[in-house]
Parts: sequence; C-alpha cells; structure tokens
Amino acid sequence: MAYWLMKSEPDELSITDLARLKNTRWDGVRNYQARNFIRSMAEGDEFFFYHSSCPEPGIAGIARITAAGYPDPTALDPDSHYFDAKASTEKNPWTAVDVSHVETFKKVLGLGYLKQQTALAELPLVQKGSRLSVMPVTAEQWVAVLALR
DNA sequence: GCCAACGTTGGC
DNA sequence: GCCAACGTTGGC
Repeated sequence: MAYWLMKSEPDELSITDLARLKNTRWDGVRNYQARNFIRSMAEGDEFFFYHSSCPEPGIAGIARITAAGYPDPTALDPDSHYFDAKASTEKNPWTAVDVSHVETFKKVLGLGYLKQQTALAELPLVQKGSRLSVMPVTAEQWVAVLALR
C-alpha cells in the first residue's frame, strides 16, 4: 500500500465535509505531475488531507482511496470550473479517484510545524516554491506525521 | 527549441 | 492584496 498527500481548499472540500459525505470524487487536478501520481494510486492507499489557501494551512486528517483512477468527468462539463475545452470523451487527459474519510485530527498540523520536522525535509510540501497538489509520502514520513497527532 | 509574457498557486 | 515561484502558451 502506498501513501500520499493531497491538497484541498477547505472552502471547496474540507476534512469535515469529507467525513459527512462518506464517499467523494476527487476531481479537478489539472497538473500533469499531480495527475501522474493520481494515476499511480490504488484502492486502499491512504493519504494525508491537507488544507490549503485558508487561515490555517496544514494536515487536517487522513483519507483513503476507494476507487483507482478513471477519466475526470468535470473536464467534459462546460458548467464545471474545471472544464477543459480540449478534452473529449475519447481523449480525456485528466483523471479522478474516489476517496473516503478515515480520520480527522484533533488539531490541524500546521505547515510551519511540519517544516520544523527533520523527518519531513524531503517532502515536496515543505520545500521552497513547491506547488504540487498531489505527492507521494514515504512510509517513514507517514509514521513521522502520525507521531505528531 | 528558445524564451518572454502571462496565468496560477498558495503562504503570508 | 501582495508577491515569489512555477507552469503554460505562443511568437519567432
């Protein structure tokens, strides 16, 4: 089983929303590097749910992949914020997965706090200039974050 | 293929 | 709202 970290703006989807929704489609990823990681995900993989672009950026909890990658329908929906005019049913370059809630942390592990952890120095999240919204997490990094809860 | 201009992300 | 950093676009 692999581990990941995925960013979401809590205004769009927060860990609390996910807990209420049970099973949810994770769509709208429009960056090739992030998409490639999405495509390597398997059912049962777990990921840290990161709140971005909000008053308290940080890891808010854990969620699980419940369905591996499939064509992202929002790319074909003209009413969607994520609509891609160049995508078609035959050729849709974008990928979505289904996810469900696992755990909400008692408190958000803030970005500044995460940056202080030497065990997380290699995590793209804490590296300068990194804007990657989906990234792999090693088993060591996973355990290190769990210990901060 | 280069690279300037522009758009986006995301912390602060 | 600002701005640094990165990605994408498009002229040449």
